[in-house]
Amino acid sequence: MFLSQTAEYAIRAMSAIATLPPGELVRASDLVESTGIPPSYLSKILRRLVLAELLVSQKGKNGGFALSRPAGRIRFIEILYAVNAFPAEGRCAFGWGLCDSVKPCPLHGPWRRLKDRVQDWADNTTLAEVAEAAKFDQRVQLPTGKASGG
Amino acid sequence: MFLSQTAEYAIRAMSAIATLPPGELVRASDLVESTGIPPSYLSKILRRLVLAELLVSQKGKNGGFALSRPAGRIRFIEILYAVNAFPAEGRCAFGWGLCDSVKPCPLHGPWRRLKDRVQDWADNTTLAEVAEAAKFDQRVQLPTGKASGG
DNA sequence: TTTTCAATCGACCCCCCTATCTATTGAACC
DNA sequence: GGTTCAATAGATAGGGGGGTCGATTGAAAA
Repeated sequence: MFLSQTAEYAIRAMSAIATLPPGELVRASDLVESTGIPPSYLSKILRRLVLAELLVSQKGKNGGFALSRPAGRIRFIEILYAVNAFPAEGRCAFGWGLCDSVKPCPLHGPWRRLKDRVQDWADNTTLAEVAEAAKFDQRVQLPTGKASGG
Repeated sequence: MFLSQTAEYAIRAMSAIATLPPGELVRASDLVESTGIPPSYLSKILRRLVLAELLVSQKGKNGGFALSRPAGRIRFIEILYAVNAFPAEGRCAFGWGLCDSVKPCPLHGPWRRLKDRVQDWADNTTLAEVAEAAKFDQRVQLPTGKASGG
């Protein structure tokens, strides 16, 4: 696997929220059903997403979570950073001996290409695409409470 | 991080071996120095690489490890498979509800693109590139014992 | 055949990510 | 104000990848 379990969870949770009408609050317990993420762990992940200002939260009755901005303006890279799932700049992950731009290690090139590809993907993928796919594809279970009502 | 620690170690170890003259055996203890991988754990990883037939090993005095074939014919994807670091076919890693080609989950598209990119990278990167970089860049410590003895 | 060296093998430990549980805070509704 | 609901916070338990150890096998050299 490329991404950690937590990173996958974060993407899944954000995606589930993105399929809702903008601004609508969704409870963590509803997200549990639609995402299959362990309840208590989901809370922690949501917290991190709130701290990263990707989500806003509302306590108390009728509270819940919502995107902090339109889905099209939330890129996957931001989600990955929020859960610390993207390598910091300047570090060659293959870390073979000393390695900087002056004295690159023999694995610097391959690593660089991999990182660039993943980053490009994460930079250019937004939650809007997910929301679109879900809309287009209403076979998916949506956590809107009474989805079939209409 | 995209790749597990073990996957990184495997790539590093293979790369270190690839910088040696073809056919030359290198001891695990030498690889420890050049790669910085914990000794006892390196043995385990080398074992897996032997089982995957990416390396050949020789027991006893003057024994060691060597590539099973030319560096240019060992792709990174094979290394990743050897240490079980690449997702099996057919599984949507984001695993959001049911997901197959007929009923793709909303994250199927993004996931597919990511996987394709990583796979393309791993398919088209071989140890030859690493060996070239190391040759071109002799500032790197090579585990050849007496590298300076020319 | 003995010694030496180095890979192999099995068993085990440990840490951190993952996951859970139990309060507590705080907002809405009555 | 009191009740209810839901996010927040901290403390704590699993589990698996990462890491270690000791004994064994087997090949080369003496």
